[in-house]
Amino acid sequence: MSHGSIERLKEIRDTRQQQLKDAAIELFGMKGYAATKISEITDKAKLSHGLFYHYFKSKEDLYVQLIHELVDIVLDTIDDAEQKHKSPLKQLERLTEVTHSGSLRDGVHRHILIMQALYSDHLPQEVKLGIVNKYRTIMDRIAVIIEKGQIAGEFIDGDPEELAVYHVSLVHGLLLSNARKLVPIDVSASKVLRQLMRSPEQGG
Amino acid sequence: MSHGSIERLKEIRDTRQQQLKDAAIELFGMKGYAATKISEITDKAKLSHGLFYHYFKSKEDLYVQLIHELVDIVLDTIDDAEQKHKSPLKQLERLTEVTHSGSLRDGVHRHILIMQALYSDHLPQEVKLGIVNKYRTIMDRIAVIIEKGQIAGEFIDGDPEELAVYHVSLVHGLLLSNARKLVPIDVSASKVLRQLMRSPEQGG
DNA sequence: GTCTATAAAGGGATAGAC
DNA sequence: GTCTATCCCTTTATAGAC
Repeated sequence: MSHGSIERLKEIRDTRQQQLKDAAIELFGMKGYAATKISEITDKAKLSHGLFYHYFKSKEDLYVQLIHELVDIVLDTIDDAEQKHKSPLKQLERLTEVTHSGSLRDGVHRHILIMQALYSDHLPQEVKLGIVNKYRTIMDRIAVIIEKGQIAGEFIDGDPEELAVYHVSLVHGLLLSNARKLVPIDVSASKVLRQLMRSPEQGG
Repeated sequence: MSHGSIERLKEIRDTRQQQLKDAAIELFGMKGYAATKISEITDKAKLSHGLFYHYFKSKEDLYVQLIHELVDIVLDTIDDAEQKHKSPLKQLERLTEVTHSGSLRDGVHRHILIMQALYSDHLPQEVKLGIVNKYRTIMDRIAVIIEKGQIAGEFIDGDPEELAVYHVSLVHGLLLSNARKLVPIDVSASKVLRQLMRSPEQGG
């Protein structure tokens, strides 16, 4: 077998896996893990039902891969925000913007997915624990940013970890609300951060 | 058949239905509709699997009944808050407190349930529409309270409907966060309402 | 009204041809 | 690598005895 054809095969493999992942992100995010059928994933990806199992061991296998990818992307995004900005306020602004925009590929559905993963109980103990630990890391890092912002006088006083929960809860609640598309609004970072600000912000 | 025995039968019927509903609220709330099995509901209610169908036509039948009950309870709670308090701020405070406390029976799980119902798509078009309309009513009424609070000088300026979305998103996000029990916090109404307040509130 | 046993349906996973 | 057909287990729903 020639070198070129091996690369071509790998290319197909990556493409197919990504097709299935993309379809699954949206479906898992919209309907939840249990309610999503393999056939729906393959339909959306325009592949046959059987082919799914050529690329993933099982439905759970795909799910776990997706969750870990997402959490890592969020952590990378925090890295990015911390590198790009010095001000804690601007760091959280950037994080909020990226989360709600499409620039984080399928950002919304992926965030909903991780909420679901943390929330439900169909995953093996060990797998769940790994995700929970990474999630705790995310919360810790946001709390640290908030604490620095308090020292810098940008944010209100209060337990940084508790404020981090309020902040993340709002972000996630807005993602859900907008995904539902019942009362769609344009989410702006400055409005999301109102509850952390020392002086009331009204701008958009 | 005597009059007394008819009433006794009805009593049993109501009790059994409530047992099943109570079990279902928690399970649907924790695991979602699709992931919850009839056998899990009957196990939790300490009844046999078959008996479920003596009291409900189907899994979906029970689900729809629950959702409608919840939405009506929320609307009643808004009525209650408006009657008990004149200040829009105090009205929202009461609504927030009741939502997060146990005084609204199974309040947390019920709220999560309605979020799920709005969000997913396994319900017949007509049923879904009824729920969506009631939800819109809830959002409208909260927006009206916020608007009155703006006039009274209690809340910040801005589109009342948009502020209502931010408020409800935070409430729902916190419910989810606490239900998950990863980073449990004591939710206080004054902290939830920070993002609506004209002057920053720090108290708990 | 309550239970156990069973039918019927749905969907995850596999086999094997192309 | 891709597809169709099929297996098989799980779960919803029903039947019928007590």
